[in-house]
Amino acid sequence: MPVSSSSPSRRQKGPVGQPWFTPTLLHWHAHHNQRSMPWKGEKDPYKIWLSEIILQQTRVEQGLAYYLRFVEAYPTIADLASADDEAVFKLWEGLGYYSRCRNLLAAARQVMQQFEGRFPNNYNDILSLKGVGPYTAAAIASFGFGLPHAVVDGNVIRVLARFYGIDEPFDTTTGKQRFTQEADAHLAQDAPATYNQAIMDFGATVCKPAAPLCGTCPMQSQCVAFKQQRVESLPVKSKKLIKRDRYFYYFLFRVGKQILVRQRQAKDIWQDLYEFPLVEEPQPVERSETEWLQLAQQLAPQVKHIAAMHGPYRQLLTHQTIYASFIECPLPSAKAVPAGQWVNAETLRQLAFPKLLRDYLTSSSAAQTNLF
DNA sequence: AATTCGGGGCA
DNA sequence: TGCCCAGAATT
Repeated sequence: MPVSSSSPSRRQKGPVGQPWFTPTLLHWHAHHNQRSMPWKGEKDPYKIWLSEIILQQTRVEQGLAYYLRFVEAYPTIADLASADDEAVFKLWEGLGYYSRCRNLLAAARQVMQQFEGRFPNNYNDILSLKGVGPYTAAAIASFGFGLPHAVVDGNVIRVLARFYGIDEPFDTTTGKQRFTQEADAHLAQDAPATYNQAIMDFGATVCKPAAPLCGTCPMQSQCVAFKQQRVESLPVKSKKLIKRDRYFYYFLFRVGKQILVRQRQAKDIWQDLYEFPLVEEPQPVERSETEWLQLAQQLAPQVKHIAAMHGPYRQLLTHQTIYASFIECPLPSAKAVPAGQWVNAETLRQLAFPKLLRDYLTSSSAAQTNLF
């Protein structure tokens, strides 16, 4: 390597944008982009907003069905704003990151009150909506109103990092600034929506995280990462994920056809969703059936026997692995039980549960013991 | 500035 | 398994 060659970290300071990037990307978009999605070309800012919230940290294939169900259930933002929280959470059930759902409702009501039912049409007002950050505001502003704001999402970061060989971590304050600056520098000012759509589709279908299509990539000739064989190692993330294990023991108290449920309120996973009376242990616990019965009786003294036990079932989350076991306890009456509400099977179906619990409820294990 | 918020798909 | 996904809010 020549002495005059600068180190990778020193090479990249200001924007390194070159005029070749955007035209080539737009050409690919116009002639080779095959990606189709129901909200493409959508002009209703409500539907654009809805699709963007659903797609935060969520693959298009996973969010698609949810988007279609939401649009059908709530065709306008007024419909969504006046909906029952419970019904909206039920529609969101299984999608994850449930604060998005809570913020969705808050933002809909914000638009009805603060903006008199008209979706805000400028970047700062859009950004002021609950659950709307820099990415989503730029997406709505450009797709909905043709405003010149460049989106910066995982696709954009990957495309820029590889094309310019940017090895600065993107998950830091300066890293985010760097990629935002780079994205802004490449925005097609006269066609912001087209440009944003192009770079995201390109990142999703060509410049993919794993097994990118470099062999047929129209950007290959100018791509620094390809030239230096660093495609697989870019972009760079600085922080590593720390996971922990949690052990949940759920007690299903049943009186006839009624089951005791409660809503999670703590600032923890699954906030606002429903569950059952829960005992969490710092470590997995081996108990005899007698010991399980004694524990159940501490919660509900009337319990006489354990009808069934299932699990542990495992649920992988980003920062946690949940191991959940279920202890089914028939009761003679609803006296002296933990706080919560008694619901029948029909009501149970209308409540939003974490996927782990919903899977258990719909599994044969639950049905076998006449939970329904 | 660091952490936390789900669930699924892929190599 | 580890990483990523049309990120944002909280601490």
